[in-house]
Amino acid sequence: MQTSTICLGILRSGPATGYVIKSVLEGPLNQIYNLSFGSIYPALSKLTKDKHVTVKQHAQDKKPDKKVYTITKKGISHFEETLLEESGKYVRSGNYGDQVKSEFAMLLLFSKSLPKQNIKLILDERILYAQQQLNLITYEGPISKDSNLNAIRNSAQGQFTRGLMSEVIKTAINYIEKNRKKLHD
Amino acid sequence: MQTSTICLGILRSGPATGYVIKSVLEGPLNQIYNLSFGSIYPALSKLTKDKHVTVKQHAQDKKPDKKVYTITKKGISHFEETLLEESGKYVRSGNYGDQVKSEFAMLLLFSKSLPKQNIKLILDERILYAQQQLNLITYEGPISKDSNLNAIRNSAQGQFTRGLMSEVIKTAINYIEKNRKKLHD
DNA sequence: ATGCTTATATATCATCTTGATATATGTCTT
DNA sequence: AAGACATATATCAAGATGATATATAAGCAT
Repeated sequence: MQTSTICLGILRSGPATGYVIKSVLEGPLNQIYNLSFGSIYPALSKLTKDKHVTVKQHAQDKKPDKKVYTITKKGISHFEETLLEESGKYVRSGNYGDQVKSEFAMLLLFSKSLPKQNIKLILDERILYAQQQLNLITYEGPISKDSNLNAIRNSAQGQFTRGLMSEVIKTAINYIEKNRKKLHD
Repeated sequence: MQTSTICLGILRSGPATGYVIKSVLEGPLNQIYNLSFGSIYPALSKLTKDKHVTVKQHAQDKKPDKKVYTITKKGISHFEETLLEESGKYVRSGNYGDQVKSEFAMLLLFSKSLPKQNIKLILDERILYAQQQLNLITYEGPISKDSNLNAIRNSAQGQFTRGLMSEVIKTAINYIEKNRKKLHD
């Protein structure tokens, strides 16, 4: 999915800065997608040039200019058309699609070359990490700072997606706990 | 994980061409990692230059030269050191880590902008696709053509990793089937 | 008080990766 | 006999990452 499409999708929930767009992809929506500033900022510039968004610069006394982007009608149309046109190809990609890069799974695949004690530690760490991610995704408490984050997290779509991710992570934790002996005993 | 590390890991199961390395990342080991030729071939060149692998060119009558790469002792040492040194960072990345790019999950997140009929079709297609992937991963029948593929698929590590991936996919299919009405009813 | 870390905010860039394309031949299917 | 698919390497424009730079405020520990 193009970075510009993702920016438009997030801006549909309300105006935001590049920094906020990055934040939305972290927190409760972690485990779905991530983008670096090096791709977000150029995408927002291009969207502005194409009139899919407008930008208001808030010159903040001594702080760097805050650029708040708002999606335009043209941007909304473009977003909806793109999403519909390309939906077929997104079905065959992603978390268990073509573009998977699970460094952790590769590490396990190659773990014959690792001392057994290290394998134990790695699996312990992974379970801890997965539990932290689970907490982050399933967190339902208040988020004060940003309205985009709230809107996306609490929407039916946000709930569905977060539920899917948390079930997947729970399955992985259980699987590792039940089968880990095959790797280090 | 660096492409060169992955190539070394696969070459530990036996000599292979660049084409075979790509094949290993497909088939029963799908859903773990994927690489393009544009990163495999340069990685193999660099590994040759650094004496981590040796290459034998099989000039095949009129077919393009087949370059069979074999890992060296230096390559094995380097591989084992790298894997151990960087194992900590691989725990926090991958399939449900920092580098996730689930275009499918993003599509669902934005699916409010899609006609309901399309959402139904997308979910149907996704379930079909996931079942195909499941068949590919869990396939236990004979693979004649290549020994690397067999070795990796049938190793304890291969079994563990494939089992993890198939449980995750099964969970996702069940979740979608049970909760899909929230997205299109 | 002073220093440390974290959060807010934008921008740039070397290096790496992808996805497409080109080239060439053998084999299998219709 | 034609077309599709598998084997095999190579290149490259376009895009993404991860690091780094810049700047300030707020919180907190010593």
